[in-house]
Amino acid sequence: MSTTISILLVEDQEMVRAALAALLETENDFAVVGTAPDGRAALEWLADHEADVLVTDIEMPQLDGLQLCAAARRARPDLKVVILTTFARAGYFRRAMSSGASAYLLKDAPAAALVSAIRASITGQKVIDPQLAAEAWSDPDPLTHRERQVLRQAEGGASSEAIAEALGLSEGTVRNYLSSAIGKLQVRNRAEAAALARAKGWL
Amino acid sequence: MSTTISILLVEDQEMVRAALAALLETENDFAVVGTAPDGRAALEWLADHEADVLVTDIEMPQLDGLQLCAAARRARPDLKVVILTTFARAGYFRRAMSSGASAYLLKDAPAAALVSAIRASITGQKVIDPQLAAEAWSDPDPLTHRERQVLRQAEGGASSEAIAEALGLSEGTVRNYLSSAIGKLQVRNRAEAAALARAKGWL
DNA sequence: ACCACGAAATGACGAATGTCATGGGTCGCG
DNA sequence: CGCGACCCATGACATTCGTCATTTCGTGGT
Repeated sequence: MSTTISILLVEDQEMVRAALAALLETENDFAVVGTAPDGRAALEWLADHEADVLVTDIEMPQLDGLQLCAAARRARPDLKVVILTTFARAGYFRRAMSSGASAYLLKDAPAAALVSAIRASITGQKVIDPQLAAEAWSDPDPLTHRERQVLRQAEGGASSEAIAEALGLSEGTVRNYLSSAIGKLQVRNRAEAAALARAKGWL
Repeated sequence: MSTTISILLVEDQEMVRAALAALLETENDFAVVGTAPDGRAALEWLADHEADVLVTDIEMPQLDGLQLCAAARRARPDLKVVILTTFARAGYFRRAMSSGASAYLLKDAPAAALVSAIRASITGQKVIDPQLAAEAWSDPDPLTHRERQVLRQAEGGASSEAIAEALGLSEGTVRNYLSSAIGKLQVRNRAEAAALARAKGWL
């Protein structure tokens, strides 16, 4: 039937993937025509098959949901993308929207919201949580590229020396970047800075 | 029908909860008779209703899945509990088993594993991933109560002084505990120690 | 009664960290 | 062109952190 909506579902946790598929299949005009455990596999599937909507998680190995969204829409501009994630991070949300996603939903949201978002995406509408959108524009990433790199290394507890080694910088320069990031984020040390930046979705 | 298996499903993310319910309902001798978003709500439900099996996530607000498991089995020793989680942490696994859980499954596992674990739990069997069990016994928590407390505070980047304040200790004592934990875990600083302990499920 | 052990503290020392001033270099923009 | 950003580095300094030796105190075990 021409009114059936065909869906490619991408989610790394196998049990959750199967569960979401079962949920979507309960709508009788939805058809889950393919599933994939990560972005790489999803792109391979798309090379050989057709789908109306791509429903994807963000946190995945290989190629995350945001990279997948951008790559998939480059290949097929008419494909609608619904992003589904655990985290209400402004950075993620912003990246998703600028990659051409049609909707950004939290796994905390009701199942009905996913169903209606999929239907709305088909008609070309964008589904955005107003709270999330407001936070996203009011809270832009203040970090430079280098500060982000250094914070990522510092997250696991690496020493300044180890970070300098990893990035090919001097130890003093690393300390400067960390100090700069600590100042921008108004926290007291590298660990707090890394934790905050991670929570905001800036890393 | 007397052979129907009644299930209480506990999971904080509403969409995942609905999805898992849809998945379980596809088995025609399973009936999801109740759902709850956290441990507290689950216990309230159990006060008024009956179920054969409790399927619960671990990471939840209010009362986590492990606490729920212990409390539920205290109230109803014949209730079977299937723990479902994202993390393969030895500490979680050990706590689950000593709380009387029948099964400990990862969300990475196939959906069929969940179904068969539920069936097996009814017959009194325990379903344990052999890899996880081996890791659990070979990797016991080496930390003392105080070391755990201090590491939990250190996770977010708190200074020794702030930790001392929070726990009512002197700053030097806090440094001693951290130093001890760092030594036991064979890492180089508090951030690495906290990250490792968290990954092992010891916090 | 004695011992072992964890909890708590103190003081001291070297190492790592955070801050600041200062010097460069590149690049895009008005 | 000059200006502002971001990038890279060095040196100096105070603070924080990690380590170690040592002491006190209470609890539980034998």
